[in-house]
Amino acid sequence: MRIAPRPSRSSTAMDPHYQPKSLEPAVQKQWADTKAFLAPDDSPKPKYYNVGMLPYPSGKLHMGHVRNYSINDALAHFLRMKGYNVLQPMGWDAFGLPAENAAMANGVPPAKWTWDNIAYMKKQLQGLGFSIDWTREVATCSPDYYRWNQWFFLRMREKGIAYRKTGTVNWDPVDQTVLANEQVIDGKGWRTGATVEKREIPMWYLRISQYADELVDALDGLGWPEQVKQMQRNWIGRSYGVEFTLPYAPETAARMADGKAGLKVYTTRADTIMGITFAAVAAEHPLAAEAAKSNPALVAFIDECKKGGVMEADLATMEKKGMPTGLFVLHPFTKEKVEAWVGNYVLMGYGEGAVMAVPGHDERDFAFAKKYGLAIKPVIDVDGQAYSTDAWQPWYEEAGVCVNSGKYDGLAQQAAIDAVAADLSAMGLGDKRKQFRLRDWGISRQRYWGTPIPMILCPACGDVPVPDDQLPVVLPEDLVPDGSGSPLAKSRAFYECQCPTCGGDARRETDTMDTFVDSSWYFFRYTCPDAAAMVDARADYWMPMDQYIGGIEHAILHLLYARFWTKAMRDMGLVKVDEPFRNLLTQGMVLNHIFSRRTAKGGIEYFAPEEIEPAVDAEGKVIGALLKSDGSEVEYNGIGTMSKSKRNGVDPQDLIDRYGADTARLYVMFASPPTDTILWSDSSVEGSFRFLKRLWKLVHDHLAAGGPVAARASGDLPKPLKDLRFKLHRTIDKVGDDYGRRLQFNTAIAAVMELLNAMTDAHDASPAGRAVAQEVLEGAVLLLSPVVPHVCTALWAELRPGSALIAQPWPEVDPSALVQDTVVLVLQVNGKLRGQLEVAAAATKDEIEKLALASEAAVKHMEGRPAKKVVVVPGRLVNIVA
RNA sequence: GCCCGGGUGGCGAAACCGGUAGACGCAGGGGACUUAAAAUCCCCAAUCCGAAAGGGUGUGCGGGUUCGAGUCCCGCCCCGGGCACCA
Repeated sequence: MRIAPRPSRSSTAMDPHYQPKSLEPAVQKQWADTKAFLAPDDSPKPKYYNVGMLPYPSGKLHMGHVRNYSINDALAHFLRMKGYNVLQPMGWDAFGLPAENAAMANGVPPAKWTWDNIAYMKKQLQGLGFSIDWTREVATCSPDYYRWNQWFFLRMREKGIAYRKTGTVNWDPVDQTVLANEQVIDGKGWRTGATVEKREIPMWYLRISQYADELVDALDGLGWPEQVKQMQRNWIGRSYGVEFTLPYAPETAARMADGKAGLKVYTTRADTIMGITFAAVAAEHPLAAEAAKSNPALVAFIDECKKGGVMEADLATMEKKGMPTGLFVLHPFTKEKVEAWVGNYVLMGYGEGAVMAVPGHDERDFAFAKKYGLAIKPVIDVDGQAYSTDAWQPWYEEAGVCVNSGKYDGLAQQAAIDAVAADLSAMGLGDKRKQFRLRDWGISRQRYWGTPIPMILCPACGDVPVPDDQLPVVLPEDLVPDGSGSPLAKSRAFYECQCPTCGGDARRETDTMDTFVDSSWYFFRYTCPDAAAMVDARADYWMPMDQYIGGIEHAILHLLYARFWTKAMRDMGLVKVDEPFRNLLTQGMVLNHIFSRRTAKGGIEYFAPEEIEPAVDAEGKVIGALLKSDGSEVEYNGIGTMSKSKRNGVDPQDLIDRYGADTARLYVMFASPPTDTILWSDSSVEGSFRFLKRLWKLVHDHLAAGGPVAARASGDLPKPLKDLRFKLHRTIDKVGDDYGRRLQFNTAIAAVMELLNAMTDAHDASPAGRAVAQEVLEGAVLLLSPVVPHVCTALWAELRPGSALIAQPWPEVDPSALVQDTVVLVLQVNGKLRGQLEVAAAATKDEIEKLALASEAAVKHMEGRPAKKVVVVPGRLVNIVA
């Protein structure tokens, strides 16, 4: 069947011009009519489950999406050609903050905004012609989906995986609302400009720490980039250290009414224990509160510590400040008094809110001690180097041998740690302990547009779960947030309810779930989108996912939460897999310039690059910027990820409208390897379009000169045709390797370009020449079809009338075409390129060495010196050292 | 600050396991075709010296290992991603 529209005046020829505007919709219609990409839930073929991270429906696709799903789609097509039953679904990460922000900006309820965006972006994805099974579409904001978030939350609560405790949030004192980290800029609220404060509120947590060991250990077996596995290992941060108590000094113990014997601390460097010179506690620590009772300056300092947000990056870079409390703990061994300080860098939520300080061997403690004139006591000797308290040296932190440490003197690190732990244990003060950096996952959000947490607070019965038969707790869709607190907490219709246990008046939980909950298991739901339960047996067929593709920015949080959730589902008997994602490809970010300025209120507003006239210095670096509309100055913030909030996304629609989907896809795939970060530029899109036009013309001219050639060339071919077939089959081999193993598409496309260049150079109108040309063109079309499926579908229909591209297998390499008589080696003298050497493919090292030494170039550049050494790398080069 | 990446011509990049640095393409220059333009096709093109042949230099910076380093090691600089409430 022909896809290309045929000009009416010609009866035999294909359209001489490449016309994507009419061609692409026709091909897409054919795919839709034949339900070409619906994946059956059983098949004699091996299954291949291929997913791109689901998009947030922000309004329009951006280039990052095009890149992401073009990679997925190329793999989907390739694996289909390789004989797999491929499932490629799509869905929407439809809850989240931007919908509430949009609602505040223009008064549209988040639900309408979200569903409109989904409809538009779905049309864009369909216009790009991705081979998606749309019958499995999932939107996380639909009650059919999020009811299972609620259902599973209740199961986790029953097993003690979900629990309640307090956590620290950013509080905007003007809007009286909790802010996301993104909404805190330089410690101030983005809309009010008010200084943000830390506030402790009760929240629901998921005990991911219970799975910490398995989450680290199972990384080894995953086909993930080493870099991502390393990030997760570091994030989970399993360490083997010592936990012990620094007992309160007698007068301090008398004042402390916390029922504890002292400060509990954890260290991986117990070998430095004799170097303790002070301790530090968080501002919220009971010890700080006790000390503050009689110390107004300390009260002021504690208040100051509460200023600012909760972001780790801010806490780690801010100036370390502290104040002595006048309260003391005892060194566990020497019984010396050690003063407790309040430190602004110690957080109550982490560990016990207290740390021991060894300024001699910890850089942060060292800086703190220098600042406040505290003692620095070196207790580790590293290779006899001289310690000086004048300035920090990196080796102070290295492992060495104990000195100034009494009975531990002379012990190496591990022996010292073992001895210290044994002694602490004997004294009943502590012991060795495995610890993780990973903290439990707080899922409560004081927001509207998310999954309601299915709990009811009854004055008589306490926390009561919503009974399963009353799920889902439906989120009302008609509310509009105003920026001051959660609309749910203000909606009586939502929160007024009866206690399921006693029937009395009760209040529904108004917090919603973190949207990472939604994205932690959607890939299970794709396999059985209409299941009456959370999942059914179809998940066992499709999972684990064979290939997951998404941005590197998800390397830790999303991927870790999804792994945890999967294990929790497994332990609940819902699924069989231990790990959800067998192979992972993390694509690089698509970056663009960012422009912003402060608003009158002290908040921040962003401008799209097209609204800006940048000022550029002599080297082309952006140094300033003006707003086009009124010429006012805006700030240049450098380059960063395309995002809705920073308004620097690029909508691919212009590109698609102008050149077609295939050109847009070819462009993003050809621009760089998928894992590279790219700075957006459309300056070479024209070249991708030109290549498709050229491909079209090559096929057209070939067919116009005598129609398709049915049979392969046979018998002895002249050298140029033999060489061309060699090139074709080497290209088939390379492209298959690039798609299947390397997941690198730019080099695959370049290889096909080279092949077509070679075909043009070797143009031969003889029957044998036309037969080889037919073979090359068919090969090129098959090789490119995963990337540009529309044009290849049309070209295939011309090259092989009556046959459909979609039914074609991946081309086979003809081994006989790859046989070569001679190879060309590079000739080096003293490592410098001095010539080339053509030798028989079967030549031995000795023969090659003789030929090399006898060659004119070698003789000339050896200048009469004898060869000291000859290095022969078979198939590559000869290097003569003279 | 901590963890993980990256830096190669005017630009995007290639070089996969230590073996010809710059494939392929963009932009550019020259030419063909055309009344002209567009489109298309052909040629040139890292850089410096040279008419050419040829030679020198060159993969962010400084050292090192090696017959040979873009690739490995040590020390820096700059850029990007993540840092637990953006998704």
